Amino acid sequence: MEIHQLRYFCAVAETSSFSRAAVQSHVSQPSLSQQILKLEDELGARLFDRLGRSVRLTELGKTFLPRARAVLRELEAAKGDVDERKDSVGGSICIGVIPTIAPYLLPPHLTFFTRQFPQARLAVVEEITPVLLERLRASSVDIAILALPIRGNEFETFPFLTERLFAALPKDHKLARHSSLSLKDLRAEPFLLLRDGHCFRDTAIAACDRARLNPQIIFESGQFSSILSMVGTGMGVSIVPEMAIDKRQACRYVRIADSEATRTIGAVVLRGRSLTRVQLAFLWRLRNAVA
Amino acid sequence: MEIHQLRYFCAVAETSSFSRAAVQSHVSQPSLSQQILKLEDELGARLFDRLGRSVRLTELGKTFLPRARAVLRELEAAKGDVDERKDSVGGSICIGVIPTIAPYLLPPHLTFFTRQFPQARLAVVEEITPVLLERLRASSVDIAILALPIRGNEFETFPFLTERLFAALPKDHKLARHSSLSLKDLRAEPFLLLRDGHCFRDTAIAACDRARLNPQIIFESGQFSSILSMVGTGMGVSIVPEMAIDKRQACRYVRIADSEATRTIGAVVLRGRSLTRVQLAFLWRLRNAVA
DNA sequence: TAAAATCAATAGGCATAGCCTATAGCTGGC
DNA sequence: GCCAGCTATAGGCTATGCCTATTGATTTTA
Repeated sequence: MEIHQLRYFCAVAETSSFSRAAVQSHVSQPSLSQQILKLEDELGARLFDRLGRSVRLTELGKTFLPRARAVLRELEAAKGDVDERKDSVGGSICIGVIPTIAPYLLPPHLTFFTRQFPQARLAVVEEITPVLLERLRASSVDIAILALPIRGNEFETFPFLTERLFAALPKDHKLARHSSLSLKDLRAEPFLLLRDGHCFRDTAIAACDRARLNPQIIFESGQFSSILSMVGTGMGVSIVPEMAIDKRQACRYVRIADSEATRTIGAVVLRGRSLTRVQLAFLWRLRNAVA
Repeated sequence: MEIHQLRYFCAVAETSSFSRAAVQSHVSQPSLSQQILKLEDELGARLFDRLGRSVRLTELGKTFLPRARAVLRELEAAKGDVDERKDSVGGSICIGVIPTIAPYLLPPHLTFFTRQFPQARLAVVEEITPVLLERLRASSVDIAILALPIRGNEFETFPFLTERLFAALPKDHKLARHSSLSLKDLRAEPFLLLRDGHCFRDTAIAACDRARLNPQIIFESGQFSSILSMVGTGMGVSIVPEMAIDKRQACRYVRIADSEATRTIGAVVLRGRSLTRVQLAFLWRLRNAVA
């Protein structure tokens, strides 16, 4: 049983004529005849009485007509549903972001987004990188904002921001007034760093490694604000990305001049996933807002 | 959008794999792939995310799945409905019958029928021949039981009974004791006949014509019982078909020996109409009960 | 009453569309 | 880095739906 057969059937039922139904359906009368015959054949019963002058539904045809119409109605509904949703700016979107980015970069994007797409349901997940990657794989997060690079080519990355790293020093530190420094200058200092698991800890340590520096870590935390207030007390020094600089804290921030002392941030999506209109819009916003 | 595409789509959604869906649908994997692509093309949007190892529904696919299932469900319902009804012994049947047959021939058939097909809704219409023919044309009567022949080859006739005609005479009539008579013998008698419109009136008059007899009609009625009771009073004579013979009336019935003094009764249906199972059964019953 | 018209069914030819096998291209696991 | 598994593509084949022309039956018109 095929869709067009049902269409033809309904047309004949409406017009009480094969010829008129054929015109209405934009096919030749013999084609339509054949398809009706085929349909009747498959059902094993006549749907129409051919009475020479006119055509009339059989009892069975009368019961079949509403059912055929129901099928076509459902089909149109399905089509319409897709048409409506495929270009809609509705739907839900779940953004994943790591803790060392979330409080600094996200808020302006979020307010912009909720204003631009009020119909979309937005959710934000703040987790460390491996958790976010797993949630990308499971599609429970649509777009993740992470420090690049990441491993695994099942992901597609869109870098959109590279920022310098800064040393956070107590106000009275001897280097606090410099406009820049090298990590080597911090060789003797005790370090306060993010806890293990936070990717920026690895970024910082990697930068130290390149400077042949093996930092002595005396404090670990899950957030920069704790670390910076500790630094403010003179407990030691730390490394922070540019966006984490918080002038309210009693610290001085000095640019680290080492060549690769940077962090690149990008959006990450699961390779091959088709994104909704809203998700694409969010990606665009990220890339263009900074550039 | 075609039925098989929806089937394939559901199969892929269920199995999360084009290959498994192909096996389940008994087609090759490339064929299924093509059809899914075609469907997506027509809808103008992806339904699946191809993620290398596995396949997952897109947001749009998730909303499309229940709609596709609804279409297929409606389709199965339609098919099942037809299968159920096409061979069912239910449904309605409307029998038309002329007044000069109804009271004599129909009752036994009706009781048999209602016993045999208790689920069928039976209706009987008692009308004169032209009315019944019109109702056959309009399909408001399915089978008519009439005196044959009838004009118009839009009808199909099934003769099943030929009966002799009898003269109805007062008990003391001079011919009342004869075993047969010729219409010519009634030349002098006043006639009581059915009203104009009843076909048996024409049958009787035609028989008279053949006997070169021009009957003098002194009473007309719509039913034999009135005529026979009048005949019983000695008012005149009449002609009745064999089945109308009523021994309770004060008449004698003498077989009319004229060669064509008969009435043939048959079932009539609209040519080309498809009959339901019950209607066919009723036709069979008529033909076989008498033979 | 005969000719013309109408309508569905049939016949025959053609093009498309779906299916197949073989293979490419890619990913993930060993 | 090779192998296994999966989907997409290519090429060929067949079936099927569509077309035009025609038949056959019936109805309307002249």
